[in-house]
Amino acid sequence: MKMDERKQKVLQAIILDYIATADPVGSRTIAKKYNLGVSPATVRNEMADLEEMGFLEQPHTSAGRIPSQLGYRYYVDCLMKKEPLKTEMKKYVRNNLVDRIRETEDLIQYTSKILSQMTSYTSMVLTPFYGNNVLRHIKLLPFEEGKAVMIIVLDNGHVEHRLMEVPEYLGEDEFATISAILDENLRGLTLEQWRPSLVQSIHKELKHNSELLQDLLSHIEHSLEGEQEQKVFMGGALNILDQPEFKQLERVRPILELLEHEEIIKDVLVPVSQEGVTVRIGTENKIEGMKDCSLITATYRVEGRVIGTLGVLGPTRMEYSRVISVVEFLTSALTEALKKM
Amino acid sequence: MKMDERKQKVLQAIILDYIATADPVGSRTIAKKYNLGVSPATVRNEMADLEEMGFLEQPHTSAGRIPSQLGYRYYVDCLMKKEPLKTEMKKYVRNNLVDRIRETEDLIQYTSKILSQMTSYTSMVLTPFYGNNVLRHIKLLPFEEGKAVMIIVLDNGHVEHRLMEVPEYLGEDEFATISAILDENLRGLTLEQWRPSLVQSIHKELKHNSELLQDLLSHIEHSLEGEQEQKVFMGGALNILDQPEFKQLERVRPILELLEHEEIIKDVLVPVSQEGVTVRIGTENKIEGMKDCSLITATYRVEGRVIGTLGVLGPTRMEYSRVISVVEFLTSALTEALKKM
DNA sequence: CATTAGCACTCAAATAGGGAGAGTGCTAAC
DNA sequence: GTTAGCACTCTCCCTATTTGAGTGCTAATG
Repeated sequence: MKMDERKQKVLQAIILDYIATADPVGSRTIAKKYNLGVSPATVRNEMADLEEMGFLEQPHTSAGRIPSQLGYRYYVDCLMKKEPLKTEMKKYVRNNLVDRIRETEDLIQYTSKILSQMTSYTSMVLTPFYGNNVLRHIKLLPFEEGKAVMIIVLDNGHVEHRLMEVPEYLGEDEFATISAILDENLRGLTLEQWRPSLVQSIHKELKHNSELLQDLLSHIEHSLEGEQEQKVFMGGALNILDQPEFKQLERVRPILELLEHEEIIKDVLVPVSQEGVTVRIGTENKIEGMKDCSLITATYRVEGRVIGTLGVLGPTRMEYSRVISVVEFLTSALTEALKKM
Repeated sequence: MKMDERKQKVLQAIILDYIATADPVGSRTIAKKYNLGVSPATVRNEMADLEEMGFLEQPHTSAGRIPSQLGYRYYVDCLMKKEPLKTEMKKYVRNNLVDRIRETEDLIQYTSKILSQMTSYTSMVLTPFYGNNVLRHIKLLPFEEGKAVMIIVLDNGHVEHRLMEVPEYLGEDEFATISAILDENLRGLTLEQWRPSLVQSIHKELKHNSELLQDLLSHIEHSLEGEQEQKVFMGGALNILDQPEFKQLERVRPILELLEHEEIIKDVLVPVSQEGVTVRIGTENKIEGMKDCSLITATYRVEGRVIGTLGVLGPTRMEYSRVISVVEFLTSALTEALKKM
């Protein structure tokens, strides 16, 4: 069986109608509403063909057709037209997101909020992951008997502090010395640029405090490795409840349960190699609980490097074209906002 | 009408049965299961009385009785026996919560998790609020042209850092000077102990950088005020879905919606003056959406001062006695754990 | 030969009609 | 004061029955 132009039109009409109404679509509706210039009977024949080809399915005889997963895939890949975003929308986002927010976490959280508001689906945004960092500053400050604060400043502006135990006999001078030596030796280097010889020479300089040094170095390593964990911010988790296909509790529950597990969501959002927007429909998501959902994700960048992901989760009967535009736009807005930070 | 002993027994039996089964309780059940030594007919008379007194209600004629809000209140205040916690339970909590966790936020999060697991309801725990803090250290570190990191260490061990803009002409020496002057003048003081004269003398010493100083001081103030915002950690939000009274979507939805709004939850948890455990039943919660829920809260302390709250949210048909024991115990466990930090 | 009108057929969802069962309130007897 | 007995009331559940949307097939049509 071959896909001709009329079949495409019929398929598109069915998908659009089903996306809009969530009701199985009949031949009559298609013929009338999407004026293809043919009779319902003809449409019926086409529909039978499309079903045979795997693009449509019937919930039961005597119901209309609904798109299959393959049908949505074909739609997204071949039929869908991009829907341009309203300029006032863009302006609104730019004003609020790009220009006003200074803290990274707030920015991510706000992005997630806007994303769910604009799409009416559930949004999820991963905080930036700065791997492969360059150390800019390292400082050890005495805190109290036996304790010190270590401050680590990375090149990307990320600052971390750690409260740590230190030998009690250390005085202010030693703190300064240790800070200075570490700072001098390690500043400006990524983890890969550390060499055993370098570490050894530090050890030699600070031989009296090798245990503390060990501790300090491992903390620094940890920070440089970017193991500052990524968080997920979610918005509109309850928007799924508005979807008619999830009006029974048993159907929503697994999804809400999923959304409660940050680890799983993080895993799902982990950046794929692919550029641009990724659409995963139904079982294309590896997660069992997402088999009736579609996930549209995109990655955002800083200085050309992919450092995070944002995504929208909705039913497979999702408004793909609209959501894709929003996701695309918010990705660029977020990238832009991060550039300014 | 007077409450005699038999009425109490009947009321208690009805409440216990309803809590256990979620089904309206009939006279027959009471007479048989809770052997009061009287016939169903007698129980029926007592039930009619209790209904007249406002402790019971009937969903419709020919259904059994269910406790009214007033009924629960009477039960909690007068009838309920405390249920002792299993010692193995206590041991488990102590081992995991009190002795193993070092970071405050992790501790709170874990508390919330345990709380929901132990109760099978939704738990919410507010992070500690340390008002009235003493400054221990203040340090300004150069970061890059025009930027510096300010480190603020409070007496309670809380460390904060802030990236801030500074005049570009400042050199390392000036940073050290500013740090030293601030540190010297403000160390060991609470916000209340700042005096205008003190601030003025600082201004005099640093007259060339009064704008920067203004900025710094306001940040420090902010930290001392303890305006590091309190967070809420929640556990088992979806546990309500297990409750038969919430098996229809329309009934759960407002509650889930509520739980999504952290501000509202924070507000609900704000410590009440009252010591010990607080039980708010149905509309005793001010929040509209909680009219079919009960909230059991308690406050935890550090050094005698109330600094946070933890709570359990469930249907009004909640297992009050069990939950109260758990809440009491976890409050003390949390207080103990915080003492060790 | 593609298209279409016509028609019998199918199936889900809505509607209506009974019981069955649980529980009550009242009355009269104990 | 307590209880047995009984009529009465509702909800819940089961089972037709109907309705209507939509199909697939066939035969007629341009």
